[in-house]
Amino acid sequence: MKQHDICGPDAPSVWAKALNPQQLKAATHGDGPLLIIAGAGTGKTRTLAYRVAWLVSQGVPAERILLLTFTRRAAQQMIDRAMSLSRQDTHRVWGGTFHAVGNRLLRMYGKAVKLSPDFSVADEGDSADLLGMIRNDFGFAGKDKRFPRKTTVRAIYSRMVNAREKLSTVLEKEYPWCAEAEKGLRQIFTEYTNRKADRQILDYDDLLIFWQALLGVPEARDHIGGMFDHVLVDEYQDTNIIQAEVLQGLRHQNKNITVVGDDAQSIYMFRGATVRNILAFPEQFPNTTIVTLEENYRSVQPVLDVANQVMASAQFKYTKNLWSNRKGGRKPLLVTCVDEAEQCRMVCEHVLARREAGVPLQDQAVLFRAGHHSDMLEIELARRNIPFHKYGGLRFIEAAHVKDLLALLRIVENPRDDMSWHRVLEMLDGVGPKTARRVIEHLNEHQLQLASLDDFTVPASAREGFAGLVEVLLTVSRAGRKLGVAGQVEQLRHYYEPLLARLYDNPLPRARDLEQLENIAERYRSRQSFITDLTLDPPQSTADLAGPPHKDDDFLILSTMHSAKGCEWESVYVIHAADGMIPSDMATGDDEQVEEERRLFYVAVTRARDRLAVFFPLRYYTRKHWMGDAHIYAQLSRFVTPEVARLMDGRVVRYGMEDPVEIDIEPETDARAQLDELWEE
DNA sequence: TGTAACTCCCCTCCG
DNA sequence: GGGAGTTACA
Repeated sequence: MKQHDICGPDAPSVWAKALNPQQLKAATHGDGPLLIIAGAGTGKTRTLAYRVAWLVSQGVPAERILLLTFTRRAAQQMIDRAMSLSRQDTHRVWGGTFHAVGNRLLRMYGKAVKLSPDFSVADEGDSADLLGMIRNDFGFAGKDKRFPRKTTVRAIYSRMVNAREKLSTVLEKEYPWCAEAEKGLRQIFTEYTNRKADRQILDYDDLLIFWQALLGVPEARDHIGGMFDHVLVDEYQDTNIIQAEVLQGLRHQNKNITVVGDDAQSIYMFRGATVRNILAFPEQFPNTTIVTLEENYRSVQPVLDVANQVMASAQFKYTKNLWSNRKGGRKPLLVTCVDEAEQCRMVCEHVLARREAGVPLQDQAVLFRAGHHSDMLEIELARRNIPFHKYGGLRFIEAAHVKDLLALLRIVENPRDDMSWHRVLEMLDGVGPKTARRVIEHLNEHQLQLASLDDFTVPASAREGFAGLVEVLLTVSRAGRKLGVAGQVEQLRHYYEPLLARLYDNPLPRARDLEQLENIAERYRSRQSFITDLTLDPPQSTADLAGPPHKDDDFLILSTMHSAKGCEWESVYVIHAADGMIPSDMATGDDEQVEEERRLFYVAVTRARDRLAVFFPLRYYTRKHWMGDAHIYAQLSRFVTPEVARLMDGRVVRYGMEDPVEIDIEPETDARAQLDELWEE
């Protein structure tokens, strides 16, 4: 490739200043496969953004670059950054997740794999519902035999597909208690693929499988392979076998594949991701150039010492040890709390103290293992009027009322969608599965004409509700274009809101969610892209839902550790560092899972630039009514070994306790022993 | 026969 | 707090 100026005559020297030699080598690598092993905080996003900018400046048309990232947001950030670097329009770069790009390509070329361009995308809940319907139809639901529930059925299916394992293997390895159901599952899965094909539905896994299948069709492969000169993949350690094969399919006509990743940050094994992809990359792509980034620009050395020490006891060995040029810095804190309530108070006090010291709330984050781990903290923050935005955890579109409204919209979009019909009809008074089925059959016999429902007789108790439903569906589908997407949502919302009070117990906040949905719809011009985007790229946080932010808005970040991937903050507070929380007791089945939890903790720790505090509540109150009120003593997370703790300031600090509480723990408990070790210093 | 009311159990991470 | 399965009632 010929060397051009990048942005101005001094560009090369400017770049040499902006990037270290390894980063520069990666960013300006020419043709051929490139593997960038980039430890946490080593500037991989930066390197990738520079690489995009460099490619564009070399004359590669932006639309011939494909940038596959873990979230759509990550792709957007990189593209924006590349744009400001190259001063050229990089917005035509194809960017997004594997799923989103698959969706886009399949809408364009899906015909080659017998897919209509207006297929719909089913999220996890939708596909579980469909599997559940089939499960009922086959009579596996009740009575004598215990059959796995629909969410389990879906999990088994997804595991099979993503890890490309046989049903018998998956059952044996992951779901031994479902072994008896093997025959039934096989029947269900066959029917599931049939029904999806009938209704032109793709689930998340299908987006990858059909993309891969598409690349198996020679003409399609030539065409799609020929669309891109360069393919760049971020977070490659979190891709699965199918994604790796898609990549090989894309390689077809050129060798310009760049992947970036860190084997020590692989945290999506549960979803079928495999580190083998990154380890085997040089074999799969011969003549790979490997660049390793080890210098951490993010964190102060004491934070990295803790991170390195956490990984030192990993069973699996990693290639890198991170080091930092950032001098000084404080030892991370290990804060022991008597209980969760105290943990909440302490986090608040720390956060406020940092803000007093000039660190905005947005540069501070509280990280936890599971979405609900922040429930109590959220209440405490609200009580103190500390604004926050939460990432990860239960998502907006998974809420029942949001699904209801979307089901209404889906029916208008696609009257064949019998799952949505079921959902919608069964929320009417006096309508159950039987009546719903009759309605759907009637529709199918009348060429899916909504108007044919006008003279359909339903049980007397349901007559009024049914008439109202048919009316609004007809209105919206007839006036669709004129109304716009938001207008359609508005109409359906007015119809649906009165039902909220009967269906659910806290209708008011739910009604507000529906208004949010309408706000989001404002941004869309087509109903289909609105529905698809909502499933492929759902709002990531409460912030995404609010209107445009005020200029002086400042808010604390709450995030699951998974959603924190790729982010960094001045101060990071890791809460619930107790065994059973991190590692999650759902993931202590085998060593592989525990090791993934360790990497997750490592990811959390390495998000911190200057300050890190790890909180550990000594006891938890169980709210399980059948056990009565009880509390159980926790043990410090197994990842905070004595060696790790020695690298931290393990003081027990208490703030603002109205009634100082004695830690009343029997001396012989493990928690107590752990505590003594911490106090030893 | 179909729907409403009741009981029991379980609760992870994400596109 | 919600979903799945069971029982009670129209």
